Amino acid sequence: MSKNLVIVESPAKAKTIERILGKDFVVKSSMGHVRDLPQKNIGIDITNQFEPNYEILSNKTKIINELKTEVKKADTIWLATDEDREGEAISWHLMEVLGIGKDKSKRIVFHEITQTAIEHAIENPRDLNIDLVNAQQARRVLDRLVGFELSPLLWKKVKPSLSAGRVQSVAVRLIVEKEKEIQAFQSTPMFRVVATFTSGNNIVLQAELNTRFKTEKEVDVFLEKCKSAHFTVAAVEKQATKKTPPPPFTTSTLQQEAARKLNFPVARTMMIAQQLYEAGYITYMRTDSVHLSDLALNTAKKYITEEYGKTYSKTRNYRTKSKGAQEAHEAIRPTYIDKASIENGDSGQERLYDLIRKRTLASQMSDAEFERTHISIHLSNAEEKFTAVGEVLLFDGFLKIYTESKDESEEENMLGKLPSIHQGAELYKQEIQAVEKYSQAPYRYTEASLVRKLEELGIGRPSTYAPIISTIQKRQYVVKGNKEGFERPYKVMTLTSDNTVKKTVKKEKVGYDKAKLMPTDIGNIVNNFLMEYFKEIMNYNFTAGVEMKFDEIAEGKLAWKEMIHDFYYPFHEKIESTLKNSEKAKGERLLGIDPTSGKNVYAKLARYGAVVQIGDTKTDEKLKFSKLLPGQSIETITLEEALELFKLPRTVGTYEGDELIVNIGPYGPYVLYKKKYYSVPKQEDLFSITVERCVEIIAEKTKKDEAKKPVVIGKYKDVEVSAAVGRYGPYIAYSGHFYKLSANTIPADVKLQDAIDIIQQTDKKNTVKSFTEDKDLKIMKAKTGKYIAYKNATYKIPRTQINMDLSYEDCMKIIQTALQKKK
DNA sequence: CAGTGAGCGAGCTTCCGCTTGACTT
Repeated sequence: MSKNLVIVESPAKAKTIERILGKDFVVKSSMGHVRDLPQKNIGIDITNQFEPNYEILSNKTKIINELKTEVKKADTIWLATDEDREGEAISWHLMEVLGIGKDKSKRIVFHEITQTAIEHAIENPRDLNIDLVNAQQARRVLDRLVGFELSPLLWKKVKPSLSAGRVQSVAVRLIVEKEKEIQAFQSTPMFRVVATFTSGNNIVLQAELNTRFKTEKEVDVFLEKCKSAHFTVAAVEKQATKKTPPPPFTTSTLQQEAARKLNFPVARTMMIAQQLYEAGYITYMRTDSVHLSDLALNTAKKYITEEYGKTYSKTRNYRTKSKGAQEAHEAIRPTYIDKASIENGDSGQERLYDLIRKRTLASQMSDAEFERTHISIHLSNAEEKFTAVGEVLLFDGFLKIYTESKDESEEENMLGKLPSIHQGAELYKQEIQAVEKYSQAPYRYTEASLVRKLEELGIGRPSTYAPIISTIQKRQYVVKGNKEGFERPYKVMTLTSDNTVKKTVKKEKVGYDKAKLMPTDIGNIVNNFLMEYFKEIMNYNFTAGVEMKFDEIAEGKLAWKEMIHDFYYPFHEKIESTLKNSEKAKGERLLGIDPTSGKNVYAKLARYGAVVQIGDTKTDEKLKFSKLLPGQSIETITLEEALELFKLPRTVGTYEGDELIVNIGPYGPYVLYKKKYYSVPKQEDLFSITVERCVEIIAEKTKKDEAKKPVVIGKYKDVEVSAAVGRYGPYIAYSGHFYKLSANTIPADVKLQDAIDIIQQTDKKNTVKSFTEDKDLKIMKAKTGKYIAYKNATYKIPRTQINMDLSYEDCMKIIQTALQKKK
C-alpha cells in the first residue's frame, strides 16, 4: 500500500485529520510559515527585479527536518494548507524547501474537518496556484520594502528604534486623528423637552418634544405657551418591526463582543479562544468568515427545535462581506453545538465558550418580533409636537438566548410599553421639563473598536489584530489609559401642573474615559512626520488599493514584480528626498514668551522624552529644561503650565529635620526624602502638595515594600518555606522551586499548612514519573520542560533525553554527571 | 537612568502574516 503524507498548518488540525484518514496517511503540521525574508536585513535583491531571498525560519528547522524524513517515506505528499494567499504560499515554500515536485505532490483544500469534506478533497486535488503564491510574494515584499525603508528614515529623523509599516502606521493615525477630533470638538448645549401627561383612568404617558431649543429664552417662550395649551392625541400608529440576529463570530466580532460583555482585552480573548480550540471545543479562532458548515447548520437546527420548539428555528446562511476576506475557515462556533458547557475549564474559558455558543445558536434562530407604537401629541397653540414611542415584544425569537451588546457610540434608548390610548383623547400636563444636553464629543477607540475600524478599512488580518494593538503600544505610539472627567453644570427648567416654572442648575460628570487608546507625544510626532511626507501610505485606502492589485496578480493578470516595480521607485525616491530635505522632527512647539527672562518657551521631544525649554537652542548659552508631568503632552501643554514646571524641584518642607523635595524624574514625579525616592501618584499636584501628604506617600510605599519582602513561613520536611512577591506576582519559594499564589495574596498572611497544600498539590500535578527504587526521586514537568527532583535539589534533563522514558538508573546517572560538573 | 538636552558616530533598531510554545518570579 502506498504511503501518504498530509501537511497542514496547525497541529490541532493534524491530529483530527489523522484520525479521520486512518493508517495509510501520516498527517504533519508546518506550524504556519516555514520560510520568510531574513530578519536582519531587507532580503530583497532590488536591482535583480526584487528577487526575494528567503530563509528557513530559525524556529522551524526542526519541523523541516522532521518533514524531510517523512517526505522520504511517502509516495504522495498532500499539501493541505489553508485556501488563501498565505496558505498557498506556505505550500509553495514547503515544495521548495522539501524538494518535492509536481509529480510527487498534490494540493488539496477543505473548509471543514469532516470525513466527507476531507475525502472529497482527496478525490479532487489540484495543482498549486502559482498566481496566488505570487500575490502573497507581492504582499510580503511590499510590506518589507515599506517597513524597512520607512523605519530607518524615522531613526534618523525622529528617534532610534521606531517603526513604521503599512498597517501599524495607519492604526496609529486613526488614534491620533480621533484625539484631534476630540480636542477640536466644541460641545454645544441644546434643551431637550420631555413631558409627562395624564389622562382619565390614571393613564400616565411620557413623550418627547420633536424639536430641541438652542437657548433658554426659546424654552421660556415654549413653556409659556404650554401653560395655556390643550394637549390632544393626534395620531396613534402601530407598526410591526423585527430584529434579526447577528451573524456568528469572526475573529474581529468575537474580540469586540468579548470586550463589551466580558471586559476582555483582545489578547486575552485570543489566548482563551486558542485554549478552547486546542481542547476541541470550538472551531478555528482566526477567521474572517461568517460561513457555517452544513453539518453545523443541521445540528443547530435540530438542537433549537428540540430545545425551544420549531418556531424558534430559522436556518440562515451567512455570506462574508468584509473587505479583503479570504474565507479559508468557518465562522467561530462550538464544534458540538449541543454541548452546553465545557469541562474542567476556568471561568474565562467557560464564559467565552458560552458567548460563542449562544451567538452561534442565535444566528440560527428566528427574528424577534415587536409592535412599535408612535403616539403623536399636538398642542392647541403651537407648531411643535410631542411624540411617545413604545415597543412591545411579541415574539422573542433569538433574543431568548442572546442580545448583542452595543458600543457606547451606538447605544439605543430602551423603549418601554405604552399605555393604550386612542386618537383624539385629551391629555393633561403633569410636568414639562426642559433639560440642557450637551452634544457628545467623538468616542475614543477601545482595543476592540479599533479592530472593528481596521477591519472595516480592510487593514490587517484576523491573525494580526491582537499583535497590531500590542505593537503600537510597545512602540509607545499609543497608550491604553484613563481620562479624568470633570463636572459640568446644566440647567433644568420645569413647568408643573399648577403652571409655575422652576429653574435649577444640576451637575453631571463628563469626559471620563476608561481603558481607551490615546496617542503619546512620540505617536503624534511620528504620525505628523509620516503624514507630511508619506501621505499615500498613510491613506486609509492604501491597503484597499494594493489589495486590488494583489487580486489582479492572483488572477494572473498582472506580474508581481511589475507591480512592485511601479510602487517601489517613486516610493524610494520620496525616501531619498525626505532624507535630504527634511528637518529632524521633534514636535517642537513655541508656547510663548517667558515674562521674567523675555525668552521663548518651547515644548519638544528631547533624548529622554518630552521637555519644556526656555531659550533658543542655537543662540542661547544657557537653556533651562523641565520634564513634563504625567498626562501633559507637547501637543496640548500651555505656556502657563510650562512656566509652572520650572518651579521644580520644589522643597515642600521638612519632616523630622530632613527635607522633602518633589520633582519629576525619569520614572515620573517623586518625593525625595533622606536620599530615597518615592513615586508620587499621577493625579497629585506637585505645586500644592503638603508635607503631610508626602509623609503619607512615604509611609504607604514603605508599607508596600515590607509586604513584598520574603517572609519565612516555617519548615516542611526540614526545608524552609518562604513567600514573597516577585515581578509575576506572589509566590512560595521552596527547595529551589516557585509556586504561584493567587494575585492578591500577601506573603505574611500565608499559613504554613496552606503553603504545604499548594506545594503538595502542585508537585502531584507535575509529577510525570515516580520510582519504587527510591521514593525521593521523581521526574517532574515544568512549563519549560522536564526535570529530575531528588532530595531537595533539581537536575536538568539533557535535551537529547527529554523525550525518552528514563529509568531509575538513567536518572541517577544524570544526577551524578550534574554533581560532577558542579565540582 | 534620580541626569540629560547639542553633535559626533560604532553598532544596534524595523515590516506583515501564518502558527505554537518558550520565557520566569
